[in-house]
Amino acid sequence: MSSTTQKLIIETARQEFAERGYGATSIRDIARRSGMSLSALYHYYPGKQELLRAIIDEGMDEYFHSCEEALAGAGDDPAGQLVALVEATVRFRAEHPSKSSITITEQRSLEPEHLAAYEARIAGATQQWAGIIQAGLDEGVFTTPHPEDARRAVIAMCNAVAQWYRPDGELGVDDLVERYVSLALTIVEYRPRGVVRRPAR
Amino acid sequence: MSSTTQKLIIETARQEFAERGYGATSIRDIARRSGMSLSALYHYYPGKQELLRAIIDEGMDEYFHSCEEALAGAGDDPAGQLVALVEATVRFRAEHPSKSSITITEQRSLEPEHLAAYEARIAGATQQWAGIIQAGLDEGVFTTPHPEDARRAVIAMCNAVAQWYRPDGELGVDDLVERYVSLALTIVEYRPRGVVRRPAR
Amino acid sequence: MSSTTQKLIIETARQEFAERGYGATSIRDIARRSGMSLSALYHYYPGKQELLRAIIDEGMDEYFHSCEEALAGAGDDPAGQLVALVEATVRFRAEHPSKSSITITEQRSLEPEHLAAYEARIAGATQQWAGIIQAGLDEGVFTTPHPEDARRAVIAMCNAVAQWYRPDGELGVDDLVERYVSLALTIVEYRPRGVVRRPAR
Amino acid sequence: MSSTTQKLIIETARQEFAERGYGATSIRDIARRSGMSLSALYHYYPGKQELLRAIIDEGMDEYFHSCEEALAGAGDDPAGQLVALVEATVRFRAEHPSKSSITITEQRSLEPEHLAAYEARIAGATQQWAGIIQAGLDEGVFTTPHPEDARRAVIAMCNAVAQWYRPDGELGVDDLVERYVSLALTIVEYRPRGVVRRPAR
DNA sequence: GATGAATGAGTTTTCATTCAT
DNA sequence: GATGAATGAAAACTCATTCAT
Repeated sequence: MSSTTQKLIIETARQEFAERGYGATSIRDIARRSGMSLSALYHYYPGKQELLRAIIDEGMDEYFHSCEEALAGAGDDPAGQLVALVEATVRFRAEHPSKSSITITEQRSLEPEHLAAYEARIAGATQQWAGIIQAGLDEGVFTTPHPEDARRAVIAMCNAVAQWYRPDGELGVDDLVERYVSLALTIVEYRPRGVVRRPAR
Repeated sequence: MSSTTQKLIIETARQEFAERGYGATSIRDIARRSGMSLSALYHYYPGKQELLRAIIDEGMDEYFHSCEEALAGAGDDPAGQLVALVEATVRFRAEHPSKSSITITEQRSLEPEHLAAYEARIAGATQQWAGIIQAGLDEGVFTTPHPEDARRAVIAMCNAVAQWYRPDGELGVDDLVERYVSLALTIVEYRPRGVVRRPAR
Repeated sequence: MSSTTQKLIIETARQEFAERGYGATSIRDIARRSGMSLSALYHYYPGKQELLRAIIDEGMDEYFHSCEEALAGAGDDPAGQLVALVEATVRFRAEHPSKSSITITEQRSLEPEHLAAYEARIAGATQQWAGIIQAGLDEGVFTTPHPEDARRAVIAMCNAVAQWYRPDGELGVDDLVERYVSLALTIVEYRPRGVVRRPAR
Repeated sequence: MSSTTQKLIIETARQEFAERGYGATSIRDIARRSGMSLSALYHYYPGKQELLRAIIDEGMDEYFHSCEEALAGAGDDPAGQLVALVEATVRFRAEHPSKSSITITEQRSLEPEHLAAYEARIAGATQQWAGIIQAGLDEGVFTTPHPEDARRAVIAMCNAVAQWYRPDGELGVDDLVERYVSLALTIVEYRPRGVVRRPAR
């Protein structure tokens, strides 16, 4: 099983897709940049679309896996769960920008049948975020008047990390995560229990 | 000057680029969908790249123009200015999703010389947001400890509107704007002057 | 309307398809042999399959047209009608061997939707032959005990002409036709009216 | 010698060639449909052309063998010999339609050197039919005025069986043979000896 | 004896663009 | 001012075949 070659192909394709977009990337480019012949590439993957699907699937698997792991260690506390998701998301976006941007941007390039599976997973994740925020509202620890918009804002902000963050900059991932966690809690208007509440204005 | 035809071309190209991406759109598709011959299209635009440039330029002109207008009516107050920018941005993203998504997504498809101009304008806009937030901090009405991240969060959240908002849904644009203004102020941790502060926790 | 070019393409493609078969003919070969560029060919025909369809359609149009014409001049007499069809068929197979062999052989290369139309026309023609033979039986001028097999035999024998007849040989088309007419009447066991019958053996 | 595998390959290739034609069949299709690897297939056959040659050879061997056998049991009587050949041919076409159609249709796909052998065998068979018909003429039992065309007609009609006959239909092979024997005798205008002749009209 | 890997030339088709009219 | 014709390069993908193991 020459999984090394497969990984090389996937990796190269991911970079090309991320840089130029699926539509503008030629499979010849991928072969060339992988240092292999066109036919060799086709020996491992049956086509361009399959390559995209594999990349998106892998990207989603990894991302969702890290979300699950984070949640598993977070307990029942909505705030803790939100923090866990934000941390997992920001970390993933920062550490895997190509995986992230393709997953987010190239959905339109998926053929209908693959798109359906993709959308189902996204919908599941959306439900997860929404459920946590709702739980926080129910428990009174989140006080945002617009939970749906808050959710969208938190996700958009986390996802955007993939587009600007550079790991060789002055800001470390851990610090980045801390800031985004703080921002997310601000957005949902987190008011921890056991703290004296200020009266409503 | 048959500017009607030009507008039709631009409009069609914009939709195709938005739906499939620049790289995946063929100039024949655009001609076909415009109901005109390939040569006619070339009579009005010298090439595909020029079409993209025109679309992005127009999109940016319109967007920045509405930002300027909003700011012009906002006075010196940083909060008011931020509100103005958020309102202009959300409104534009909601009302012109194709213009928005192309401007945001297809920068990579611009050839280097055009890209430079694009990036300069974006940088200018970033400065504008940053300046306003900084002014708010200086005046003490914004209290976010992470102004740069707050700025990115606000912009990301506003931009994302282009991807999900549907004008025929139940939420009107005005309501949408109100919510996003509120969210933005939350993100920058707006504490209006003249209001009794709660003590720091 | 550059119908000259179109005709050249069709003619070339017909020869190639007839010589090598649809599957073994490359569209490059056709372009090369037509003395035009690959793209020029695609300017006139949208693809290989369409080329085949046009060729088969044209071949069938011409053949069926000549059958109709022959029948139109043949009156109500079944024997005369059969003679007319045999003459038209043999003449067409002899004079247009490429058109004939493609129409007969390359049905399998038609895509399902085109195939349906083809089969419908063939079925109609079969009905025509069958109807004439049945009429002859009803009138007592044809006495074959196996009309369906007789029909198949006559058609097969006529069609085969396309495969072996060479117009530059010693046998002229008119003589050829005469022989096949005679053979066909033998096959249906033609016994003209008004002639004293020999008693059954 | 794993002749089972060889037979499987040949059988599969025959079906594919018969369905799509040699030119349109890929050797990968054959391997896939045989349930074996490409390399395994190449282990048994050195190439596509060799496969075709083997199939055609086998088909001709079998067909000619059954012709020889039929003739061997037919004695010196030209009518009996013709009947024997028609029976052998119709039976073979009906029972082995793939073998038949490939042998008939795919001669053009044979490379020149193989083609020569093929044509020699065909020529031999033609001679055989012609010889029998001539003998019948010489003996006065066949009275067709066009022996060559009669021969072609009989062969064409028999060969065509491969294209339409379905063994699961209502007509059994034995009945089919009987009809075609009768038709063939009609075509050569068989007049058995010892029967009182009607006077020429 | 058998196979997965690899290849280079080939396939059909589409691309953005130019040009003669 | 407008268009059909034409093109060469490139697209995605498949071909029959070879070879190292």
